[in-house]
Amino acid sequence: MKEQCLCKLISSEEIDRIKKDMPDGETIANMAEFFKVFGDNSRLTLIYYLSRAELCVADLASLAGMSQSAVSHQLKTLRLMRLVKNRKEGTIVYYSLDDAHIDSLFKGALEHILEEK
Amino acid sequence: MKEQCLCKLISSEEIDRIKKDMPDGETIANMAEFFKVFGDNSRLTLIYYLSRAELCVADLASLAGMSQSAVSHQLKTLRLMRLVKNRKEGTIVYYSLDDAHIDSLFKGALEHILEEK
DNA sequence: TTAATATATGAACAGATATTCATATATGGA
DNA sequence: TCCATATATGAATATCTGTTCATATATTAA
Repeated sequence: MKEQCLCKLISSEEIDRIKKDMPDGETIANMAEFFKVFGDNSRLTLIYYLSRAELCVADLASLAGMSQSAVSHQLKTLRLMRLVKNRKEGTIVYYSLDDAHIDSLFKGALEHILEEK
Repeated sequence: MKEQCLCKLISSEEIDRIKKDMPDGETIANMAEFFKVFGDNSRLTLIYYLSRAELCVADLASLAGMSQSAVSHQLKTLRLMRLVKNRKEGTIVYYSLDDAHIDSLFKGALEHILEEK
């Protein structure tokens, strides 16, 4: 089937405007990456705990009910996304949120979900 | 290795409070599902276009550079998540956003990404 | 130095998911 | 009725991703 424009509701000028305003591919990809981080139960759980306190890896594992390895892998993801930062004290590494946006976005989504109930 | 609490920074009372405030599993899962929808380039692109206009499937495919089938599959996902609604006119099905939250969340994330540049 | 502990990491595996392909369904026109 | 068009959908496939397992690294204490 040939794809063709069927717009009967909007003008081609409007279509052009919409196309022009479309964020570029890199921006879309960055946004998707950003949301993807929150689209996982484990990471969301870790983010919740880190929104409440600075915590070490073992404590995060205990609180989230995850293995130390799984937590460490996910923290690496969060670090690469610059959503968490860490601080070393002896052999213990303390993690905390690196961005106020995260917390507010988390709360925003929570409100959204709770509203729907 | 045995997981054990290493908390030296916060009291066990504080830990208890944090645990108690933890959203339940279902809520976390719902939030993750919610974010997951936005964590994909194709869906994010479709959502962008729908944030600008009511559009039929063929136009969405053309604008997003996706096949009709891929668009239809993703629209089904978005419909199940109640993020879009549709309206039938003959054989043409027009889609539009079903929730103002989506648009604001999209814009919030966009601002977040642009700020970091 | 040796042992113990906390964390990080590479590889393998399992499960999830986005796309394609073929086809079904639905509607309107000839 | 028969055909063309717009959309939906099931199955198969390929890719991505989260966890586990084993092990490496780093730090501290004995």
